[in-house]
Amino acid sequence: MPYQLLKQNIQKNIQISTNELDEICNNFELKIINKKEFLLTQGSIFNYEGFVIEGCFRIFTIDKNGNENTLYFAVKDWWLMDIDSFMNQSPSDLNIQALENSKVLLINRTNKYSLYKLYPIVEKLFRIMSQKALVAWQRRLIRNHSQTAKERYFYFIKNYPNIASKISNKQIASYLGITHEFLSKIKKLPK
Amino acid sequence: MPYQLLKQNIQKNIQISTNELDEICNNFELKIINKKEFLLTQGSIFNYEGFVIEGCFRIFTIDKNGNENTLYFAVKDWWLMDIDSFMNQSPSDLNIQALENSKVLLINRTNKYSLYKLYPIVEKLFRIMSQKALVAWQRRLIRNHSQTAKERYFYFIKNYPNIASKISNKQIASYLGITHEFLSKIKKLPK
DNA sequence: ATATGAAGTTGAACTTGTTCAACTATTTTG
DNA sequence: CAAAATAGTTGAACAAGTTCAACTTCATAT
Repeated sequence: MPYQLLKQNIQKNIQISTNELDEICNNFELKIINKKEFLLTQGSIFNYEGFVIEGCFRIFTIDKNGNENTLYFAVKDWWLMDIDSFMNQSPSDLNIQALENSKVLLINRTNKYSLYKLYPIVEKLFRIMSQKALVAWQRRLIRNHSQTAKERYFYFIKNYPNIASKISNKQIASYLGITHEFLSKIKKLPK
Repeated sequence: MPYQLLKQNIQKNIQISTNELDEICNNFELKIINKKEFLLTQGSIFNYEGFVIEGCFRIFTIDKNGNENTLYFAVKDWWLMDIDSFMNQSPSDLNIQALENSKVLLINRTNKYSLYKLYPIVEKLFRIMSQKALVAWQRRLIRNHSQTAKERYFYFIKNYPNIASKISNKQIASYLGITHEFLSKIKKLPK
């Protein structure tokens, strides 16, 4: 029953009747993305929003110097979105790639907007989700400014052990904003 | 007419009847905050959300080493919030200080939540505002990772000239995540 | 099972940014 | 207006993080 996790996730944010919850979830469909496959590549429009059921995704951009910059990782119980592309129908700056064979529940743009119309509580849900995410991004930026790379690394593996265990050091480095060589050196230092 | 700017700001995000717009704006009241005064200090709960009409605010935290870290500046037409404190009634990590004599429209928590109940469109409004802010924070983090301090400095003064002109270099430095001494050196280098 | 490629390690030289201290310029306050 | 506080500048020594290159280890595909 792949919808169970999605339902729980929604209920963490809002109070909602079982009926409405079912109606909402019916708009999502299961998609399997195999390891290394892309759900989205930079330059195209992402007309979906996703909720990860299983596996792991990396959301990253490639800048003009060809450097990869990881925004975040999404494992079970995380959402996958490109708000800018979805909202404004603009070509995405992001790549979303599966790091393992993964399962994701996707909702397309048309259905999402009809949910907003039919169920005002969906506005509340995404209002709350976005505000929580915003707080997390603000905190991450502060950590980037106030902590050294070493501190950020240990913060990451301590707070996201289930993510850290799935991904390579190279990818952790690109999330932390440092080179993988330097991460390698950090790990050798006395803690 | 201090509500004019707020109304325009709201209308940039949603379509709304003049009636509803008036009803919503009536929940805000004008407050004057003089230069150097705090609208919020770290440790207390911020039971308001604000919209700046005039002047300039700095939103910052002080970390355990005593270093100031500026999240952002808010001038005319910007919002002032501490989502975490407001949502969860938790002591704030943030300070909000006026850098000039300023005017701000404030809505208190009770009124805000009754607006959410009475006018579902307010959920939409803040959903959209939060999502736009989220995109901006993601982009800022990417810039922090992919650009040097010098590039970030010139990005800032180019993209926020109206803010840059109001604030000291010390404060710009704390926004960029560098020391003010280094900013001073950056400005001397050939562009 | 082996070859290929990607991920991880290490070192040396380098660049970016910090720290501290001394000084100058600008604001603020009485 | 004068005094005091705050903001900005500069230099020298230092620390944090990068680059490049060579090497090792691990994973993947055939």
